[in-house]
Amino acid sequence: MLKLFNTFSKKIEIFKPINPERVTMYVCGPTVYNHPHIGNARPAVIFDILFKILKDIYPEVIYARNITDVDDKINDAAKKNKENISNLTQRYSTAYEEDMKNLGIIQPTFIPKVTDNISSIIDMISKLVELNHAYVANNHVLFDVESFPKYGEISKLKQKDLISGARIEVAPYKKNSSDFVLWKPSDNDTPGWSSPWGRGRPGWHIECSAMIKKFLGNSIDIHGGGQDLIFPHHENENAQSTCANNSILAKYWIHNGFVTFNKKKMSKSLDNIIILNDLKNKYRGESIRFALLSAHYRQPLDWNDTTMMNAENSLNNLYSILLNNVDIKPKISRQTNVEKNLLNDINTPEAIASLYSTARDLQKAKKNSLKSEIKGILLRESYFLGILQKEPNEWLQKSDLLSLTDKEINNLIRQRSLARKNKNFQEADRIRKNLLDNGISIKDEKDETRWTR
RNA sequence: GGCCGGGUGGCGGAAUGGCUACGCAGAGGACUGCAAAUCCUUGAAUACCGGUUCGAUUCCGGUCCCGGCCUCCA
Repeated sequence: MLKLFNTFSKKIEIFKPINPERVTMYVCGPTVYNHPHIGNARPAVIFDILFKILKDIYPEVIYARNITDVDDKINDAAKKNKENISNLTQRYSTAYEEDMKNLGIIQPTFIPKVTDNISSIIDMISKLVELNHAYVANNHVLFDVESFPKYGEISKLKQKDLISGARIEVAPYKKNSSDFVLWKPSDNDTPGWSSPWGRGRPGWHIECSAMIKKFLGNSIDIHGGGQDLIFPHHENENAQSTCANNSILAKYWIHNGFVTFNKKKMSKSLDNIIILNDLKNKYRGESIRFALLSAHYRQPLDWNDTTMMNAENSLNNLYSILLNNVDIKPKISRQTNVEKNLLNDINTPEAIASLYSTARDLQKAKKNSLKSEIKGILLRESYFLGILQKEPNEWLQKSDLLSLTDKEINNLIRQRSLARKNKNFQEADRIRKNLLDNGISIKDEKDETRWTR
C-alpha cells in the first residue's frame, strides 16, 4: 500500500490511481538555459524511485518528464552568449540527460519538448478563449483568473494576499493582477510560431498543461516537482487544465523540498549554486545520488562540506561488504523492508537504515545458503534506491577517476609483497606510503592485497 | 505585511504519548609485522517557558531562532 503526502490536502493519503491498469505521472523537468544543478537532480532522483515503486505494483506506468526549451531566460542566455537558440537548448538538454544518467536515473516513458508540441499548446489556448476563460489583450492571450473560482486551492493562497504581496508591476492590460500570460507576441529576433493571435510564443505554464493532455490524458494520478513550483506554476497549470478539459488535472500533487547550501537556498545572487558538472570530476554520480537520499524528500537537504564525504564513506562501507561476499550468488527476493519504507511516503532515510541492517546481516551470516538469500534482498533493496549496482571492485578502485595506472599500481604492490615476504617491512611501508601519496590505499587480505583509490 | 515549513548527539538525519533509529566522524577491543577493511563494545541529542497527562521529544499555548513562498527558479 503506497502512501503519499498530497500538497493539495496537506495530508498523507493512500494512493489509489484513477485507473490501476494505467498509472500516470508527470514531473516538471528543467528549463534548459544553463548547466543542471544539484537542485534539479533532487526531484529527478525522488521521482525515479517513485517510478520504480509504481512499476513494481502496477502493470503499466506512464511517466513523463518534460524539457522546457522555450522561455525568455533561454532567449536572454542565447543573446548573452551570441549563440543560436536551438544550439543552446540542445546543448543543455544533452547536458541534462547526461547528468541524469550519471545519477543512475532510468528513462521516463516520455521526455516531451515544448518546441515539438506548439500545436497542442495553441489548441488548448484556443479552447480557453472559446470558453471565456482567457482573453486577448494587447497581442497577448491571458488567463482570466476570475473565471476560475477555485484559483489558489493548491497553494492555499488567496487573491487578496497575492495582491498585497505583489512585488512586481502589473501589466496595464491585465483585467486582474493575477491573470497570467498564455501566449505572447515575438519580435523578429525572438523565437515565434504563427497562431490565431499572430506570431508569438507560449507563456510559461501552458506547455505543461498541453503536454500532460497529449501524452498522459486529461487527468493524471501524480503531478510532481520542486516546492517552488507550487505557486505560481502548478496553480496556473491546474487552472488552465481544469478549465480547458473540464476535469481535474491531478489527483496527487507531490513536491520535494529544496537543496540548501549551508542552510541557505541556492541562488544566483548568492553565487552558491552547485552545478552537477562541477561535482562530476570529484565525485561519482552514485555518491551524489546517495547524498540526495539522505534526507526525506519533503525536508530541506543541506549541502555542506561533509555531505559528500559522508556519502562516499557510506557507500565505500556498503560496497566493501558486497566485496566480502562477491562470490555469493544472490537468490531472487520478494518484497523487502526498503520497499516498505519507500511505500511510506518515500522515506529514504528509513530505507537506508533498513539497507544497512540487511548489509550487517549479510556480513554476519555464516552459511552460504543464508548469505545467498540475504544478498538477494540487499540487491533488490539497493535497486529501488538506485545504488550498489556496480561491481564492488569497480567502485572501490574508482577505475573511472585516474591517477596511477592499474599496471603501475599492481607492480608496486608486487614489489611490496616481495619485501614483506623477506621481512623487509621498512621497504614495504615505504611503498605503501608512496601509493597512499598517490591516493591509493591498500589492504592486505589472506592471500592477496587489494587496493582502492 | 500575508501564507507555509522547521528547530533532535560533533555532523547528517528518521521516528514516537512510555527503554530516543540509522549513518558519518570519535573511543576501546579482536585481527594484523604495522596498517586497512571487517567484527564486537562504547560515549553522545529532542531550542526555551508554561499547560494537558501517571508519563511529552511527540499533543496544546506562548517565546526565541532559522528557512521557504507571495517575482524567474527543482
